[in-house]
Amino acid sequence: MKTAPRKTADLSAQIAHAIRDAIVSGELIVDARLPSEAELSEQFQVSRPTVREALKRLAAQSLIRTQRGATGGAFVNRLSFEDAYSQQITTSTLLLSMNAVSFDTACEARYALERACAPLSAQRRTADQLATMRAEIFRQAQPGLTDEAFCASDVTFHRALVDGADNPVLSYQLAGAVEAMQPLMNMITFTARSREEIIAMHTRIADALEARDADIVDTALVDLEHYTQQLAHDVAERKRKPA
Amino acid sequence: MKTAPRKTADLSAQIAHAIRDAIVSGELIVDARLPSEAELSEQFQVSRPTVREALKRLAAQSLIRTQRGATGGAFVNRLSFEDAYSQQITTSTLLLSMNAVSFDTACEARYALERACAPLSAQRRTADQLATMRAEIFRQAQPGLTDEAFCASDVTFHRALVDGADNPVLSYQLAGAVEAMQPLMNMITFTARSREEIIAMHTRIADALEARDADIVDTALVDLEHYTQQLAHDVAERKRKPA
DNA sequence: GACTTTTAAATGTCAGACAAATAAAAATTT
DNA sequence: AAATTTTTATTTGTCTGACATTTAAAAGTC
Repeated sequence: MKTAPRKTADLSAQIAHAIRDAIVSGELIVDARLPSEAELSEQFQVSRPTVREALKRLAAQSLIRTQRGATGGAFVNRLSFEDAYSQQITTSTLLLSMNAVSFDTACEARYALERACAPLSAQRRTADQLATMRAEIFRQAQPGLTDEAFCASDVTFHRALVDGADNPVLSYQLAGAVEAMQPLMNMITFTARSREEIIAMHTRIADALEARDADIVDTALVDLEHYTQQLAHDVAERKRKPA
Repeated sequence: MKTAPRKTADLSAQIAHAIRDAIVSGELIVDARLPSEAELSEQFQVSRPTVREALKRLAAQSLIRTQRGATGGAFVNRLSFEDAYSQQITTSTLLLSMNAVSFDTACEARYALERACAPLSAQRRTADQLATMRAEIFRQAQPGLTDEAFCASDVTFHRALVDGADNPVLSYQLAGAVEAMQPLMNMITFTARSREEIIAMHTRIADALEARDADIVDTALVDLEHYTQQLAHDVAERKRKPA
């Protein structure tokens, strides 16, 4: 943990960076206890509030956790896949909402990623995951289902597909992308889409996964992508000429 | 921006959450100025240091930026793709180093993702991107190249492939994954690998992209994955029986 | 009108204090 | 001696008040 300063940034940012480097480099390992705030302020020659601002920055990234009391302090946090998920979902969601990403672009990315894990999922999906997908398809067919619940079920369905690849790294990367983009898509295609058609494609996917046929899963995902794109275009068209 | 408290977390965490919600929900739009720290401490009925800790949390996630001076303050930040990249790289790197992810798993995920954008890249790669890849291949063939420089060149090469898909969302998702995993892979396969073989496969990929032949790109990536996996197993084997 | 100076507002930083939680040590009781 | 209770020390959480620094606008000057 060096005291090397960096450009003319906030002291708290510099200190946060120094500690982050120490964590990334392995100088501070998981569950290691950082020096107390008083000691850190001594080491870095800054006041305690400044040290605290630095620690809050790290806490916001789930890099450390803090505990009060006699044996308390700040500890290097083991970054869990779940923490990483939720961070990625927040980041992706904001990225999409703030940067005027076209629907086509987002949709293309989402299905490209999902198709990447389809072959693995066809090989490895468990009976449980298949059952989850079937259950969600059943739920989607219920007449009284609200649009929100249909969307949530859609996310769960695709999440099960992704998890079927049995690769936590892939799940982490994809679930974030899918969950961030699904609401965006649902928002746009809410009004126009036909639940029957979507359910039919979901069923094709589930059937193909059951048969462990990667090609059919891929084809069905391509069809689903095209259908979604078509919907978006129809909606845009309708807005232009509302009559 | 509500004052609704949440469980028994830090006040600064609660406040950060409240402001984050306001940003995500669109209540605070990009470039909107937050109330001053004094006003926020009035609104939330806490002291200024507590407000500041909350703001630092948000700053750590690139959700806000601050400016000093008369017309200064905290402003909602437009989350750029670059910001999102660097955050994802940090997160992914730590996730891998802290969770004992097997080499096979990381490798599989990395190539699955890269293969997802290969077809798009074959369609859309620009002459520039192709030139970048050729240049990196040339660099990789230089005899005096250090291992570190070879790795960096490798990352640049694959980054160009990913960018060839011309989809910023895909680039964001994949570049993060590739950059986070590449060092891990290089670390393991440093000693054993043959630069000639890797260069040969890179050349195949570049040739196929030039010819816009997605299938050959895919095959070459599969081969590269298998080669990398084989290397890792050889290295592990050698460690077990060092004689 | 152009330039300089002043001023006000905002963040950045500091110092010192107290509250609250927590575990270990000490004291007390059984 | 063992169990329980009390005390104590340590550490984070929070507050108050102050000063430094930066910055743009307002005021003043030529």
